[in-house]
Amino acid sequence: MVRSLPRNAELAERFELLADLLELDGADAFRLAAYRRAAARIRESAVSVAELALEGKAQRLSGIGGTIEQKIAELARTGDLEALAKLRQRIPLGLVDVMRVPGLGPKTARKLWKELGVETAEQLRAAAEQGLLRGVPGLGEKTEQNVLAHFARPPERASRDGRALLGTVLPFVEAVVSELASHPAAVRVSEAGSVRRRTETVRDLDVIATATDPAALIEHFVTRPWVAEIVARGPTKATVVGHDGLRFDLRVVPPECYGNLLQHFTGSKDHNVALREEAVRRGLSVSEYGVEEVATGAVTTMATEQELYAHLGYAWIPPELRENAGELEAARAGTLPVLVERRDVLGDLHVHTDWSDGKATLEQMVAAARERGHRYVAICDHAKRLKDGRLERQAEAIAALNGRLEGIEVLSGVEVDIRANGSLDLDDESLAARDWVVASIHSGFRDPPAEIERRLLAAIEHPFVDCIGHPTGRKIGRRAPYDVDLEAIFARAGETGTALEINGQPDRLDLKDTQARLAAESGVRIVVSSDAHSAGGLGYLDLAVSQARRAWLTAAQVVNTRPWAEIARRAR
DNA sequence: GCCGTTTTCGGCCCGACTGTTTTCAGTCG
Repeated sequence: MVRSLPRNAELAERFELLADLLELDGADAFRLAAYRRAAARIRESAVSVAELALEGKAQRLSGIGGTIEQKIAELARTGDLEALAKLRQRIPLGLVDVMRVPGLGPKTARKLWKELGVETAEQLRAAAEQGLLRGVPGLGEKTEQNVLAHFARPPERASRDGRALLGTVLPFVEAVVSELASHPAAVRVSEAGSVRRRTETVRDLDVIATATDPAALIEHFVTRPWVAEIVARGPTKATVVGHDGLRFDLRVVPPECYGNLLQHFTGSKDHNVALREEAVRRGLSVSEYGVEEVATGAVTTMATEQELYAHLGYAWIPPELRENAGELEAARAGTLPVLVERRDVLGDLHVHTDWSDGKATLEQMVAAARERGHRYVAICDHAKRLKDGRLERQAEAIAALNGRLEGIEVLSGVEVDIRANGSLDLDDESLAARDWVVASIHSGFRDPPAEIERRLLAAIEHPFVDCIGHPTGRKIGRRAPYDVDLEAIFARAGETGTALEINGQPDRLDLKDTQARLAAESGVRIVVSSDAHSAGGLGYLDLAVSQARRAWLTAAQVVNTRPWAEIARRAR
């Protein structure tokens, strides 16, 4: 029997656990940082890293060297790591949970284990309740109260491992930014952090500001009615948690270093570390307060990010690219792509109406699309809901609407299911009559990956299919992507000209950034879609565009930056 | 453990805040 290879997420988890246990064991900090870097690289890779390692090619990924490549191969062959097994014998696994309690860390967890015999989170709770924590050297009453408060929190808050969907938190961030900006002490206020980079999920919501009176602005921030808890508070920085569990960081500095602060607080951490290491090699020390020439001690501050990047020898890097995934090298060489922008996108090629499972009528959806400036919109209701002549009647309704409307072209599209045998749930004649055909998998998610791969390839080969909808089927945090060979799928889609979708639904964002980047590099045409089921849902096109930008895509690589007439010629 | 237009050895970003300390370690991002 063939053992299936461990998936990237599984590999990453093993290395994260290895790093955690090494940290509890008191290992060299740089060594475990290396494991964590490697885990992050593995997690974000669009191709199977286990396969790469078995072929001896995993070292192509930066952060993975010979040792870790061998360990990946060991995991792929045996399903476990000898190093991990040895550590598990020495260090109680439950200490990892103890270490994760906010305010505690590896050093404290180890101390509690040695001093009190605490090996699990439950034992930690019991020790705190018995008042034992304050007796441990270096700990006090405050720490004990923090631990008790952590366990006393409502379970949903305590178990919320923190990551919220980008699409659901963006409106809150925008509201907080405008709330702060209206305070008299505020000079400039901006979103920052992972929200500004548009990562698919975010843990903390970062806001930065310059202010005439920083203390006043921070006071205003921590006393907002939506603030449930003040986690930290100092003269330039505060952290609060809202009643909905969202965690906000605000940081304030003088206006002259706004560029330094915005860059620092936008991250990512990996991007900043790489940028600073490179700066150190050039005799410069970079922090949020400026760039210091180490030899002279002279500090230069920048009011804008553009000045900062220029000072360090880079072109300005769009926030969506700041993941240390080649952007610094490209920015130094002047080869950064000109990323697609929302205004380049001329229409939406995947929306639903109440002809199937949408909430709005055809007329409402089209009016809303025109309102957003779309020049065309493809109505792609589910074929299975358009039986018995309804598909034809909808086509007539669309034709009638086109006759009355100015400024937007309504396309008669359809979303068909790719069935278990690879066939579509609509006949060829009906498919040929539609302007735009999206084919998607909506069933059989637990079928063997090879089956799903065959279904996807069959749809890609189909002459009347224009685009594959949500190609990997993932639901963020709820359903893993199909374990299929994406490289093979991208290769075939590139050959047939079948487009692949970046679906903008907040819990899908499918393809994801690294996959879309790889697809486009393979010559695949990408469509950005809202998959809207309501008028408001049309806004998810923005999320799809953000994802496309994170995938390094230019306007030329995105199908729906072109006029419909041009797409239609190519599609048929 | 990784990595290299100063290095295959000796480095590895930088600062803020908290709690427990009378000068700092641990944690966090």
